[in-house]
Amino acid sequence: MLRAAVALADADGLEASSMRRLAQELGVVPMALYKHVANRNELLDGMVDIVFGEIESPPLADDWRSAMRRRAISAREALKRHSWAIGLMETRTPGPANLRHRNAVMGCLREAGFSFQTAIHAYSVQDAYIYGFAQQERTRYLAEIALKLPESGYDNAVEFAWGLDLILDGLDRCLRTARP
Amino acid sequence: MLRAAVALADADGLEASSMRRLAQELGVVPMALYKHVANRNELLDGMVDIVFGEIESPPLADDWRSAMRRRAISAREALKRHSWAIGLMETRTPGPANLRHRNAVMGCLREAGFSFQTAIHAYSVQDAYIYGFAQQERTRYLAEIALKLPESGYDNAVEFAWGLDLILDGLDRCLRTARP
DNA sequence: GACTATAGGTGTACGCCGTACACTTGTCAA
DNA sequence: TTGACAAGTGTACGGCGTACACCTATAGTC
Repeated sequence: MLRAAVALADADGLEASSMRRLAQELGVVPMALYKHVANRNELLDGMVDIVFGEIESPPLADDWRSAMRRRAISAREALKRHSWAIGLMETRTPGPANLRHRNAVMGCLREAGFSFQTAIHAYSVQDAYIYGFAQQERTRYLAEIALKLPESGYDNAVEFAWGLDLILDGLDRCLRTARP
Repeated sequence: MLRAAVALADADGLEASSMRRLAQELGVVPMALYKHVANRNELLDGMVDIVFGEIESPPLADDWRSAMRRRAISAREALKRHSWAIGLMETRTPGPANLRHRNAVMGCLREAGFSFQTAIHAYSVQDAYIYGFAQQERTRYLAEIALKLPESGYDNAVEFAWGLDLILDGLDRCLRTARP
């Protein structure tokens, strides 16, 4: 059922995946859904957690920088596949996949030598960038900025990596110099 | 009318500022609103542009780094005042204040010596961070991360500035070394 | 002063939405 | 055979955006 909801939202947008529409898609009456989910909010929670499950979690033992890089890129890709989730990832009450992911990231950063406080900062700045970028990407096509860029080889993945590396460089420097 | 809509959304959230509720607030019948606005989307566009108007635009002649810093901080504050706008700033079709702001930022960056391409990158990474951070901030209170931090002097403004300066440092370095 | 165009407000109605509540049905354990 | 229980059904309510036809007061022209 969550799978169906995600597929529907992928195909026709979030507002199309209404309880009624989803029920119809499943060949069932709307109220039947409420036997599996308390309400629409809980449905959204479940859908968002599916997306979280698609993001690659950083392994503990790995070199932190490339682990973080892979995680960020996989997050962007997941959000590109499910762009309806972009506004929701940080708003919904976190599900199991979300918590597992958070633990993995924090673990990886602590392991790498970041202090608890700095790891929080590092996590925060990365996620802010990832989610903010995904949000931008959804709309960039109509901004006049984009109009002159495609022919000059503009690529969202490259743009994303540019900012990501800038941030990771900063974090790396901050780790080496033990900046607070 | 836009003013009233913004006030209503500030007070009771975006979903509370429905056409019907807004009309009621203005002592008028719902359909009366449609004499001033084509539909709800256009209303949202107007509301978002009001928020854009509250963000400090960087002056052309100023030192770019502090100008960008002030702009970012004022943007975060505007989004804190109008947190309903967070998901919308980049999704709506841009209004006059939005365009004016964009021009000011690009002008300031070009003036500072960034190439066109790099200015795009710089703009993109900053905005992604600003909007992404604002989005996080809306929810951070329920994340378990926050639970242990308030007593240890945690402050969202400080957190924001930490990441912002990390990014600005990166941009500054990139400007000095003429990195592509 | 009479006439009319127009901006703004009104009332009704339609089809969506989420969901409360009471009901049926199919399955399986005791 | 019985009874509990998970899953599906049907009806109904209040809220939403908004299409469409109507009214009314003001302002400009002759």
